[in-house]
Amino acid sequence: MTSPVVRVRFAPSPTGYLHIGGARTALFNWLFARGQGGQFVLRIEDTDSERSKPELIDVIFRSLEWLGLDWDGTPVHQSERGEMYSAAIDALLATGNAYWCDCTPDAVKARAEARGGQPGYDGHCRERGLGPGEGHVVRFRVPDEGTTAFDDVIRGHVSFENANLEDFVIKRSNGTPMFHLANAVDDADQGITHVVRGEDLINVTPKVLLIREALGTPGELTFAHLPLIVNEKRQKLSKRRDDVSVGDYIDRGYLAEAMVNYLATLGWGPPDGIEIRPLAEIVELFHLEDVNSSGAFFDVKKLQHFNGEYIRDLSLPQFVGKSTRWLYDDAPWPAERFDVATFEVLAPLVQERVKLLSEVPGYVDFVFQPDPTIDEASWEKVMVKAPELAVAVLDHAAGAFADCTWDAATLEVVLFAYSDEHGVAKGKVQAPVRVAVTGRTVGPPLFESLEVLGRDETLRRIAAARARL
RNA sequence: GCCCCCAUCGUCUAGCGGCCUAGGACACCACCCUCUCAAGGUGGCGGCACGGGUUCGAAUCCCGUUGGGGGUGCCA
Repeated sequence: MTSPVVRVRFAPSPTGYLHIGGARTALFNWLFARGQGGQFVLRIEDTDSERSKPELIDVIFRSLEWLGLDWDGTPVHQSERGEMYSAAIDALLATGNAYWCDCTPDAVKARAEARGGQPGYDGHCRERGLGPGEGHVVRFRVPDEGTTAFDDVIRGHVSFENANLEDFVIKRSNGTPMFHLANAVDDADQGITHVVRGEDLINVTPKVLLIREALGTPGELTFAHLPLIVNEKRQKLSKRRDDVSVGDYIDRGYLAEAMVNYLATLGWGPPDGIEIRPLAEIVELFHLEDVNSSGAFFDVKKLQHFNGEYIRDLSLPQFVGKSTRWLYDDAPWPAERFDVATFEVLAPLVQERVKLLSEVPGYVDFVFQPDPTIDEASWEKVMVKAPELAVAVLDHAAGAFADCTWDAATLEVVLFAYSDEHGVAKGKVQAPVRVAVTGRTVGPPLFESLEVLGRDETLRRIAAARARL
């Protein structure tokens, strides 16, 4: 077997759920790999045992599966590769590229302040010849001179003066490796060819490069730093202040296809301007070097538009199937009153109206609830503002609906007979009936709704509303 | 403070020296369609941050300014 030309990795840290930024990073890695016929592997960066939560690993996997981003091989867990990292650290120590340090964070900070506020480690233990011991860490000896640079696929040449890099920790006092070290070792061990990640990691790149060099790692890594996804204030999306968990979007009724498609437009655009299109086409058109370098705002409105397009594109069975959890689990009606066959009659009408699957119940709840939930604003607008018309229309409907043929077409004709007789717009005439029967001014087409509801229930609701006037 | 990155409509983008009086999409506005709401159709609003160069010619190349952002942890 020949090694693939391209092998990329997505390396989440299980300190939280998969968020929008991580999903986009995973997607771009995946797009690049699939487009190149390469491999996309996973690596769990859980060297920080304090923060990593094992149970989140599975959540991240499931989110990736939901997005449809399949990975190659078995995910690697850094927490299980301690010996590899220790060996690398020992090698660095042996070659003088690293040294032991017993400075506490407070001491480092205090000296920095004494120096005049320039933060960072001052190399205090560089020549002290310390060995392992309680509270000792291992630091990487950064060359005093020279520059460490790389050619970023997206940003071009990026260069750092080594003098500006401090001697950073590669092994914590508790014995675990820091991520720069693990990163360098794993990228080499897993045969990674391209590192595609967020721009927030661009400044750790020289550290990883320095470690690779000191370790004598053969081959070269190509970097591509993706623009950050930002909030309305143009700050990096944060789990704290922003609403960014992929799981939350699943719960709100977004389709994976819409999410993936939308995410692909953040930092990249197809040359022909057609944004909404099958993933396979995006794979075909996507080129890493075409990715933008400036931050992109996560626009939920546009995501919703994409979602609406994808929902309308579903076949009826697909739409019904995708709606399932909103029809059974948290539906606003008693489970025993729900009937799929009835829902399927209205489903096509609902499908072209919703942008989110979570909106589905709101369009059909009047059918499955014993009584319609009256929306006060709707009642006010239609019944209270124009009581005479409401009374007249309701009385007309009660009479006309009592013995006509019960189908949408006939219902429309008999109700709108009132329009013709009194010269009142159809829109005005349907409103009182709609509010009386469904509780709202907005909903699926009225006559189809009535047909599904049935004559008895329709008349009962009209009478109830009439009594309330 | 220091280091790094970025800069086309409100937003996401196309543009990679002449096809640009800058194209598309979302949002917004108007009109059409219409039983409500959507969907759909038509039209509209709206942008190359600024200043210098380079060039016959710059949104596109270079420099500077300004403005954003990221990093600066024994997090990743």
